[in-house]
Amino acid sequence: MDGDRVATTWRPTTLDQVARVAGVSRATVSRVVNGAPNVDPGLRDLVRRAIETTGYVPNRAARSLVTRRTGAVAFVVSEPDRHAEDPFPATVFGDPFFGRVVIGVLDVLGPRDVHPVLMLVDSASARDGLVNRLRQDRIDGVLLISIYPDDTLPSQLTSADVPTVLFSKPARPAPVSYVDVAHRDGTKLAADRLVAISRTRIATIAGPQDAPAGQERLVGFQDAMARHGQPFVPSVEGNFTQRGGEQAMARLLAEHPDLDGIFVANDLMAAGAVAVLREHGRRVPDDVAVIGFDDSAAARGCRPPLTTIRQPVEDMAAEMARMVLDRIERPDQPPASVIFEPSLVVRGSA
Amino acid sequence: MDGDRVATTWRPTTLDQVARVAGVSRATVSRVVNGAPNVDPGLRDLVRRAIETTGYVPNRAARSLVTRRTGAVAFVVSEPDRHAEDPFPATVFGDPFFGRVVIGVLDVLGPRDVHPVLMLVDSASARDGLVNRLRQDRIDGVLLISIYPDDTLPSQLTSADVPTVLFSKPARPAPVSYVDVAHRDGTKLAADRLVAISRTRIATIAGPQDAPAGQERLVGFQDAMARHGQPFVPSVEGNFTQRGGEQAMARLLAEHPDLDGIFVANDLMAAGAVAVLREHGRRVPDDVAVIGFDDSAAARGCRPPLTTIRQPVEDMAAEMARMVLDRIERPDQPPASVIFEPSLVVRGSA
DNA sequence: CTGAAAGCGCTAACAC
DNA sequence: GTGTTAGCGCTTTCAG
Repeated sequence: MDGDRVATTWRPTTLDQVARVAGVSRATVSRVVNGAPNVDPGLRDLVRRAIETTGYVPNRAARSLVTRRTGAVAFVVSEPDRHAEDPFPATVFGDPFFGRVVIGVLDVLGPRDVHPVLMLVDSASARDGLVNRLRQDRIDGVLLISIYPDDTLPSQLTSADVPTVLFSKPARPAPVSYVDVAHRDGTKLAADRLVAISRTRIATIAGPQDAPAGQERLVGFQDAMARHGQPFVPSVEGNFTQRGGEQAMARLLAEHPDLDGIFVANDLMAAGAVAVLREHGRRVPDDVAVIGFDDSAAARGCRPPLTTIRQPVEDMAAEMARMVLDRIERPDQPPASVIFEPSLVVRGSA
Repeated sequence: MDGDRVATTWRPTTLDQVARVAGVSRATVSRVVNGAPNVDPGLRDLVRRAIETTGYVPNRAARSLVTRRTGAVAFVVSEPDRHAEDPFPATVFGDPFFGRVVIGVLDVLGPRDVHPVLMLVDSASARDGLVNRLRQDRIDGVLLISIYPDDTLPSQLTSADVPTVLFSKPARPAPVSYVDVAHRDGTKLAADRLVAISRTRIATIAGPQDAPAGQERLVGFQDAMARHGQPFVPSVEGNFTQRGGEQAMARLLAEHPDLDGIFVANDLMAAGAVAVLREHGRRVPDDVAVIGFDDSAAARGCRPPLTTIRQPVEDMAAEMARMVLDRIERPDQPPASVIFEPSLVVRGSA
């Protein structure tokens, strides 16, 4: 093994060398490596053995050059422009949600030997340059997480014929594939639960209304409550951060001091809401029941632990990865969407 | 622009075409593209214009093939083996810390146009296969986050001459570069603070003792307290998770009901400790002062917000990226380490 | 079923 | 300075 460490530059084994060792042509080795059907079993074994002994692994660059495929997909996070004064802003990356997506993606991409390449797009120029860059790098497909309401990336990518799948429905309608959760089913679960535990003065903290998730979780909850006979649901808009949840809760409490149940559009805000509630002397869930959304780490960490609507993020991410792979295989398929069912997770807060 | 969308397969512009348009040779175009010094300014402009009009972008695969460089670094997360029963285990990815590292890394890699490729290594076979894979994939360097105490990856990588930089000192000593925080300076800040606010019955919740960070934060704190005249510090070991913090706190409280100050080796555990403290009727910080470590999202989210030792994760990650770039440039440099100074962030808990 | 040969798009000697 | 010429390691017709 130490023979590797010689003075002359070490070079990885090539197809050619394997061919020489096996006593066949490069073409045959290539066929074996790529699992072509029509190869003599005897030669196949011979080649396999040669590959084994030489420790051969195909060179991706060379392969990409001819196949025009890299076996790499971009994992793009698209965010609003970054401002100079805040060098390291809180972004999706800071959200525990991001890690869950990564896990799901890696789980299907890893075994198939395709690598996710991380890219952050947080400026107009980066947005415009992305398509070109992807082309340059011969990236096969894109997994896009966009938290920028006016994002033009989804349409840019599809019109450039780059196989793309989004996590969440795009804010601006575009003919692009995506995975998402059935937000409205989730809000119904929340409403039902609140009613089931006899809450009658119910309010909600909504997410940003320029994001589809924010909208649907608000409208869906309102509709569900209407079906329970409560036509009007007091609501305040938050920005999906813990701090936003705190502020929203404070306002809501000032306007409706007697509320006894609240649905919060995500766990981070719910955690903030719980904290404010307690500071104002309300017991959770006794005085006020709280239900969040996502089932993120924040939900377990909260005191009391949050009853919440679980979004199967890892599964969604895995499906997203499967979808790009599929679109790379068959580029002419029309856009597809896969919607996951959320579920109620009962913990201490409601 | 719509001329692109023709029926025949569209092919990106090549160096050759640019050369033809500019009326020069491929070599000249290549020189211009790569900023070679010795090119006639007139031709240079001519070529630039041709590049402009053709929308040429170099093909990385082709370039890699000859330069033996990909402009890609692996961002490897190495974890203990994953068990079949838990398909999506809580991992570093779930930790908000991971996102901060990503931000820092992207911040230096992005502008220089080198891509981080995400890889997860969570099995013995993956560990063994990694080196070969990296070599043959022509990955230029590795950014390694290892949370596996017995990890052999650091030494494997360095002995394979793969430019590598770790986040945190390796658990097993190895001649490898890394960035880290001065844990002991941090623990001293914590001890000083606790003493400064007149705490006299001080304990600590330590991290896992098979991780250098866990050890140093324990020993460092003990030493600092010794310098303040307290020779023995009651301690319980936790596993760096919130749940671990809760359990450790409960034990500590049972054994030392009168403690009035505690240093916890990370924020997640500190958050758990605070929760338990309050459940046991202790006010924070009035009855018991709590200081965490990291200044992670958990610190701000906690009630009261955690006084903590800040670790400049984004800066550390950025430096790590710079270091790997540097080692790629000069492979023969001896291993280097850059240690960052932590700082005390005073919030509500101490 | 197998081998020979022609590139994929680019860089790097090496001549001019 | 600039062009010519070899490849980098692989896949893929096309003969045989």
